[in-house]
Amino acid sequence: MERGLRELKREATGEALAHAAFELARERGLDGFVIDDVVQRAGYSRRTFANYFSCKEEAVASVGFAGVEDAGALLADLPPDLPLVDALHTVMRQQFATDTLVTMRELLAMVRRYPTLEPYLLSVQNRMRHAAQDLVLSVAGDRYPGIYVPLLFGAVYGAVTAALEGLLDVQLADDDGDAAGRGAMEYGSFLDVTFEYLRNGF
Amino acid sequence: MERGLRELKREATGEALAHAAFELARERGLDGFVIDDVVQRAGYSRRTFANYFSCKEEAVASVGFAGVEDAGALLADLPPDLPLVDALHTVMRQQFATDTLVTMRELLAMVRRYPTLEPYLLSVQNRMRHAAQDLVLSVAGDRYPGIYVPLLFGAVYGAVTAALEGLLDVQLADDDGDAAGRGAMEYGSFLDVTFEYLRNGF
DNA sequence: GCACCAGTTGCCTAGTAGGCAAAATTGCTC
DNA sequence: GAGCAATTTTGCCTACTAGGCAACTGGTGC
Repeated sequence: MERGLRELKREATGEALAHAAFELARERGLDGFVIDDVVQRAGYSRRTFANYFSCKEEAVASVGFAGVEDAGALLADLPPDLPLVDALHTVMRQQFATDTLVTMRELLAMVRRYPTLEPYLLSVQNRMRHAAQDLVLSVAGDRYPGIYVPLLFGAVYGAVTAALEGLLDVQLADDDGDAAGRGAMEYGSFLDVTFEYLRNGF
Repeated sequence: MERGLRELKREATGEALAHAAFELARERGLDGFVIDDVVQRAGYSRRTFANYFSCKEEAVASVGFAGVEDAGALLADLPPDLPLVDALHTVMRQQFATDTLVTMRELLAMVRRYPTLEPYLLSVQNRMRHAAQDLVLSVAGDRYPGIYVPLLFGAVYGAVTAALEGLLDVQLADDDGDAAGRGAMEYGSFLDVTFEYLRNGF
């Protein structure tokens, strides 16, 4: 997949910048820092930042892009005759146990406070959907009718997004009860309900 | 719904600016104009533009927000015992016959050429989903289990988006055959396929 | 008519986007 | 390991943008 040290390093640069931006956003809020602060923390020049991201919002949101390769590995381990919906359900159940979800939850909460972040987070989610979809298409695209896989991924993406939003609403409503713990418990069942509808129809 | 002339005028201002931005983007491409050009064409000051939109991309994408009130009216005319999935199918079928869809198609095509537009178009689509969803929730929210309506709207939104993307890919692939005419015909059947999966499960 | 309030505008400044070319870094080949 | 080519990083520069503030304008309700 990678072509060499150079690509790895390029990737690392982007991640370092994104990570610095995300941390600053957590510490000071999205309006509490400027790009100069980000590059200073990450140890790069402002001009380099511009080579990777068009604004700080894009950098912050980009940390939400994660877990696609892991998902691919998980998917490959499943029996090949398992229906795709069920395979996705299984994979997402496992993925939701990682801190990929924690980061995403944090980003979703951040979007509430800073709406300018929303477009960029949506873009990240959309790119993840495409990446996951392409992964499946490249491995087993010929096993399904042409439009099936995109439709499924679209529906899963939309429904799961809606479920997460709804859950976040609930969590933010009872503010600062031990929301994280309770939420972690409920993610699984929300996911199950979501996939039940997707599997059996609305 | 409106409170008076002032609100109407405010709305008109935003639409005038958005319309001017959209036209300029069509004529010169997204990188062929600046905010000053927009406000000059619309007859407002640059400062006023900033009160409505944070950048030209946001203004251009905002013209894609349309048809929600019409959808609400259509929805109200349907028999109240029609299952919600089928009601949505019917409404979207009718909506897809309007030029709301033409504008959206144009915006989607524009996104391919100018990726910086993507986040803002996604944001618009997301807001439309919420608006439609809230509309249904306010009218008939108590007729469905708590998470059902958001999940359905999420799934519909995601699947329809994926279908449109796929269709646009096809249309752009056979570039400039009479894609518009053929596409218009196929939108309906793509929608039917999409809703068949949503209705009966994947 | 009068007080009020939302929308519009100009002014202003810190912040941003992105072209260009020089410098540094790495991958590849011998 | 030494040199060449490709790519990345960087500084410099300039047009452009975001958004606070204060003044002004025009609907709105009494």
